[in-house]
Amino acid sequence: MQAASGVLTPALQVQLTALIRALGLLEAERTPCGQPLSPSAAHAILELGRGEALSLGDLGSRLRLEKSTVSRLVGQLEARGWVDRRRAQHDGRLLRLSLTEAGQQMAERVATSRATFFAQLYDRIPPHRRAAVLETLELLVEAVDATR
Amino acid sequence: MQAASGVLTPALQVQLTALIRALGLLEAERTPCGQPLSPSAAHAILELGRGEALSLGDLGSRLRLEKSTVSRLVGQLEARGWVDRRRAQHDGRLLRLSLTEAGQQMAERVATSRATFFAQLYDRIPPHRRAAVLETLELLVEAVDATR
DNA sequence: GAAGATTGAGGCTTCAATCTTC
DNA sequence: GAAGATTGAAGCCTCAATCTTC
Repeated sequence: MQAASGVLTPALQVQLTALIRALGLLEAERTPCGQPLSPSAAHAILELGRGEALSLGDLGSRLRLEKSTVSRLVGQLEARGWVDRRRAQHDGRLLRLSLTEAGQQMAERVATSRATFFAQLYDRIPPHRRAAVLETLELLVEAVDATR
Repeated sequence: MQAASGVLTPALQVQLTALIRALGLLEAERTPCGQPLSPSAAHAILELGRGEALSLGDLGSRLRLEKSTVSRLVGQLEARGWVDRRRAQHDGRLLRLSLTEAGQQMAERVATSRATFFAQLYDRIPPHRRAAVLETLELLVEAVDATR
């Protein structure tokens, strides 16, 4: 990736991801990162990679997916050895999801792939328009969310 | 809908739709229009409502969906009495898709619902930012398409 | 009974293979 | 053989119903 991208690339990534989730369009991303993962699996691992242990509901609301979907999704990630799925001690109803060693490595790979993808996208936007694009995407996400 | 929306609303609609299709996110729109149609069915009817008869491939590329998906989709629309599916006279391989009377009425209803939805969205964007939002969407679609 | 998670049923999509017509 | 359309197999998602724990 070119050095041209600069520090605003992460912001584009965040904003576009937010837009996608806001619109409820998560599913169709067609894994642009080139990793052997479904789009939602990539998002889940990325979210879990943030560090804090999440419950199924937490993960679901962040990904904007149904809890049933997330349940099956996590089941696959666990089967692949990337996620650790434990019951919370203080409350037997909640699940305490976290990444395994292998899961964290995958999270890093996904993060890198994503960064590259978004950097390419960013490079294709005229430099003097970039700031406006980011600001505007934020407005859109807000507007879409408000419409619900 | 408020009069405030003005003439730029159609542009927002066009741009956002283009973005959605460009990202390949068609499927998940969750029929925001409130019509008893799946998102892709709504898009298909809208596209067919433009007037010209399309082949399966034409419709597929406009909706950015696989030909197999479109084949089944059109099958449903035909079963519901909205689409007329004929073989082209000059080339027996091609299909000549068009809307029936009922299909055209549905197309109008969908168009109206969509217009309302996008008008609401547009109204939620600060007036002095609207032009920037549209520009952004345009730039994004271009950038995304260029990434493929 | 409420909250959190899981399971069952059905819809939409993609990819691959197949059929038909040129 | 190539182009256009259809069919088969499998993945991901939503909604609804069910099970478990508080």
